[in-house]
Amino acid sequence: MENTKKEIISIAGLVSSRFSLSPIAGQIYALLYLSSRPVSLNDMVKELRISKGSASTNIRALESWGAVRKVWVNSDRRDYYEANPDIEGIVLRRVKEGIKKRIGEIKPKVESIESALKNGKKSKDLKFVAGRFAKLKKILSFVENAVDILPERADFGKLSLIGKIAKLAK
Amino acid sequence: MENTKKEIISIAGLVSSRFSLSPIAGQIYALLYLSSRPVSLNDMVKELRISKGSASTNIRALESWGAVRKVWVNSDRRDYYEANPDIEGIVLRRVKEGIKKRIGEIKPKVESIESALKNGKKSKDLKFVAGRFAKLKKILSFVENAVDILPERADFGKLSLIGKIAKLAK
DNA sequence: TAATTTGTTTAAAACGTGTTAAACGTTAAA
DNA sequence: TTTAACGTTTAACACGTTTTAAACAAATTA
Repeated sequence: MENTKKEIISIAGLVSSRFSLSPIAGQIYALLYLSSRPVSLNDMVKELRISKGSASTNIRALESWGAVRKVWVNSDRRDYYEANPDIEGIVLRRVKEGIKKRIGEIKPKVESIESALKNGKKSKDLKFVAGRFAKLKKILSFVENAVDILPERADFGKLSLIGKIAKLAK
Repeated sequence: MENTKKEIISIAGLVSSRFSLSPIAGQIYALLYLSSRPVSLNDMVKELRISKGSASTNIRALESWGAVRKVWVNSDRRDYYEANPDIEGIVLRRVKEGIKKRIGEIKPKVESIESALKNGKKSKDLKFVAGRFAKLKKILSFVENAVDILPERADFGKLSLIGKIAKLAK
């Protein structure tokens, strides 16, 4: 493989590992992103020197995120994949989903705490806790709203992502 | 400790562990955030049932992020800490710093690739790589600009964070 | 039918990271 | 001076996650 390609792929592995993604997922995506033609599982194994199992696991994760898709080549029995080049969209969707999931986890707990604070006796300490807790709730609802308004796509070239967010401010 | 407080602290541990922070750091911060009076290291050990070493390590990490600060109580020899209640500011600063650090890591590599692509021979494959690489550079510079413009503080209640970002769009 | 190719699944290993327990130096108290 | 309290540091341990190697089922080819 060309050196330039290799280096970009290695950077992708580094970056993805820094953002709690497996490095191999990043490398595979980069390999496809930089290939003008579909890539088979065996190609990945050979080019990236990884195990078949890992290639299989990671490619299906990428597929589930909409980062790559399966394509059929000739009458070849093998699975070929190509990258979805819309990196912004992939990232935005993943971020939105991730935050929504976290919110879903903690919201019920927050609500049960809220009612406990309302119904419980109002000692001085608990009043302080209630005050601080009120701020936490504000942050939670801010994040909740912001995530809903975040677009599914964005054009980094035109900064339109930020334009969309701007509407929120009015 | 009160049950309500315990539950909030446990949620904080859960949340922080979900965002690549140690759960104990989140718990300690929550403990201080919910305490109207400064808290000593020993208090943390007792209330959260953690080791002294872990308390020490985590509290200093929190201190380095500006999330807590040391305060002197009476003539007590112990170190007492209190929370910086400005959660938005803490998060924003940490996010900005983190992204800047990543950018610093990869930017030199990206630049060396850029010149390699410019000077190298222009095979058909490399032209494709160059085209895709151009988009990567756009994303990089977008993130770079966005991070610089991100405010150090924000008021989640008023959505002014988003207002600030809005200026970028013009 | 037998042999090969393909992708998935599983258990084991490898790895990084966080936590603990214990040892340590320093400072204050007795 | 001796003892106790305090915070830091370090080595060992525990934990979750990722990767691998091997076993596997399904499909194709000979």
